[in-house]
Amino acid sequence: MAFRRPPRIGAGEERAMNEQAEPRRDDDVALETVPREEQLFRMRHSAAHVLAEAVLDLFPEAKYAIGPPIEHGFYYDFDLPRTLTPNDLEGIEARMRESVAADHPIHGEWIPKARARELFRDQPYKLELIDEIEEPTVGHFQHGGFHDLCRGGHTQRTGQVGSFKLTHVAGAYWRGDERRPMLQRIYGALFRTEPELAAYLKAREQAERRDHRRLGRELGLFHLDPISPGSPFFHPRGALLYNELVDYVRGLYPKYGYQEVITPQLFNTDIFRTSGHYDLFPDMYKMGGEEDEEIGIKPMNCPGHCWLYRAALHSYRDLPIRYAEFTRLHRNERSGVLHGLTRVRSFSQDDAHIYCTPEQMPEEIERVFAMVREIYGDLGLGEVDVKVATRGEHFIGNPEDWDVAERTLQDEVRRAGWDYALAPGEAAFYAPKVEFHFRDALGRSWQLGTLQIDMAMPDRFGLEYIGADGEPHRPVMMHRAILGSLERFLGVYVEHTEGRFPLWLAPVQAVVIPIADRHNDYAWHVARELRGRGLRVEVDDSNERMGNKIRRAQLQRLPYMLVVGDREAEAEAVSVRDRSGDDLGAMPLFQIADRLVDERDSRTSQAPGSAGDV
RNA sequence: GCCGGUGUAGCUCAGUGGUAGAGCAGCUGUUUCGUAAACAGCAGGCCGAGGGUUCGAAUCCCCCCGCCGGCUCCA
Repeated sequence: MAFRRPPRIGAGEERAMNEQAEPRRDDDVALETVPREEQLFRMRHSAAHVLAEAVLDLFPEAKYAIGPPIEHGFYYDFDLPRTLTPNDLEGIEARMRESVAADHPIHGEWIPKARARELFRDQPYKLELIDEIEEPTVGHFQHGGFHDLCRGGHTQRTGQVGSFKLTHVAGAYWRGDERRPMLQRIYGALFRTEPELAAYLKAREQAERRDHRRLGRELGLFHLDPISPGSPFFHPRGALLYNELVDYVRGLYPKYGYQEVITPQLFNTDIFRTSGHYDLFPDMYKMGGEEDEEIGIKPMNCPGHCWLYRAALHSYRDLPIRYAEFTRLHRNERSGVLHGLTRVRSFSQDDAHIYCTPEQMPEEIERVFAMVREIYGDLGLGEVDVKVATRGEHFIGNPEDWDVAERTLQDEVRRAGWDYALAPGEAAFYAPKVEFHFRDALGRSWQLGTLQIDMAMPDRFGLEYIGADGEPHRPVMMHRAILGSLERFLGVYVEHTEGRFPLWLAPVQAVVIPIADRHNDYAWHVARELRGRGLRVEVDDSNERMGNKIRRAQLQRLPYMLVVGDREAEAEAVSVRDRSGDDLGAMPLFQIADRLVDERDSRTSQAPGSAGDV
């Protein structure tokens, strides 16, 4: 596990560009003299200009908006007279290549805003950008017959942009604001050389084979069904994996001092009005109710936990109180945001709420972080992006409390030794939060764990504890989930492991493969022995050749294949093959049983070999 | 929710106005096999839903739903 700082330029993050407030004035330097990362930035940036040039050439009435370099290439947003089809991309790309072949010099200059307004008088989006620039001059770049409002950071000539391919077109709101016009965004991938571009495109294609939606079906874990969009059906193997994860986290609760609770699924919606969720998320699932009563399905556990806390009087001696809960939550997510297991309407979390005194805050945060390290470490998660999200426009509570919470959180993240990125304005409406993000097969980042320090909700619910002074005090409330949504975690984890789960999580830990059907009885004997040790073992006694049984087991990513024929039956042994394709040879039945039990209990993973894997 | 694409057998896909197809999976039979696909046969479909155009619609049009890629949102 490695905690890392998120990349500055991520997919679709033009904000990263805008944060580079300083105009650049070094565009006349030779490309070879700047660092590699900067070279790519410039190549992608110039390619975006070439793209805009091509589009304006083909659609003279087009309005162009903004077009930054991004992680694997670039994009540019346009307001066009008609919608683009994927076929249009070929024509645009061909026109781009003409500009590259012409090898136009790229010139940048700094001009007064008045002059810029004149130059862009027919370009409403550019005019809006000019108005927002505070300096008296703005950057103006041109090549061939094309010109753009631009901060700079370019190659010297259009012939230097590298190898690119337009990949897709998608809608995007102007300035990322859903109340403003929807523009057409053209995306391109760009790398320094053709082989690098080809490798990237191939890797993307291969990533599709790791897609959890595909593996989920192939491995018999879950499926999604139009009968209830965004609400996964977990099949027996998926449910086994799901429950193993829950049992694992549950097993850590005594060590970290949590008490598990179960609260209702349905509430009078008054509770969500008290918490403030109702105002912000009025689209939550609701049902009828008696008379003036309105019943809602819970979208989160915190209000229920506050209610639980309030049901008894608490002494400072009782704190911290740590309530954990795994029950199901439902959120009426907008249809367009649903995404496999990673964005669903029905899910459960390894959720908990901690009530403590203000003095206990740092220690509690450290305790949560220790648990985060233990769990992510045990699960062998790769790179983690840590973010600290601070107060935004809509918030409850008072700013002084927020400042304390934000400062404490950041101090503790630093103490934990993690690099983190600040996400200003991205806090929950009731608390600042630390977020732990992981990437899926296609590089999309998803938040799994989170820790939030909430000084507002205890106030709303009137929570108290009796202090040593005999007076009532307000506790601090911490919201935390480590795996986060178990559904989302599973989605990311399936892609991370490519379906090769460590033995302790594998729904089927070994399959016994009889060579001919005269070995079936012995195969079942082997399975009974191993099942007796608590192992999940199946027998493939189908009428297939051994080679095909092995193939099927490999496709299912089963950790161990235990082949039994005459020799093994004779010796009370099995021939062991693991899913990396290694033949571990014959070993006595008791020995493989011990080995599997050890591997399961130590939660180690097999070496991630993949010889001949699909 | 918005923009674009897309929806044919369990899965992957062919079929562009005239009798719905293939491979894999499934079932049955034969085969009894030593580390990634034995052979043969059979079965499987309101072509996403509804409406329209037409003598005739999987195919053309409208509308709805799901899914995919983005955008926005994410308690």
